[in-house]
Amino acid sequence: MKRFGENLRKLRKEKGLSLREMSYACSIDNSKIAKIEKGMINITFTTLLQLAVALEAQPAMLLEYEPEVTN
Amino acid sequence: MKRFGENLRKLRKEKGLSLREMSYACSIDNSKIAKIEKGMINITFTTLLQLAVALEAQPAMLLEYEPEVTN
DNA sequence: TTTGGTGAGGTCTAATTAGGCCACAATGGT
DNA sequence: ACCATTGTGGCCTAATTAGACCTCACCAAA
Repeated sequence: MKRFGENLRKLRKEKGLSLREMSYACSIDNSKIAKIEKGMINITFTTLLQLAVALEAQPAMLLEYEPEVTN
Repeated sequence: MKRFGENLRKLRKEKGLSLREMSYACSIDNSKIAKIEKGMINITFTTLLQLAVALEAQPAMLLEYEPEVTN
């Protein structure tokens, strides 16, 4: 979940969006997005889809980060 | 969300699991899984991960169904 | 007929998310 | 110095999920 948040932030940065811009793009409060990126909340399926909309990406892509290790 | 549920069911069937078997494999009540497959509830991120565990699949795979139409 | 497994859906409580708003510190321009 | 932006986190209420348990109809096999 923390990993997910980090990945989300990475994707957002790549798209050059600020939290407030992204907030506008997916109708999710900016403070909430910040919390998600920090891994502070356990988002629901619909929230995941909204985030994907803002990033103009496939929902599955948000989950495609190193599943584990990494090393 | 409904699409997601249908896909979940498909994956479960492919793996030859009954609701109760899957329930045991991911520690989610079988009645809840049934509701998810029916698209009746908006699952959280952690629930999504648990389902992936039971299916021995990457979480992202659960989201890889025809994003839209389908014809 | 009885037993066992399956999908389905109802109920209840506790915990958590959703959603929205606000304030603050830090930063970067201008 | 000033102003705007950004990230962050607190706060609140309403709504929903989580989690657990139970019951039922249905079907198939013994």
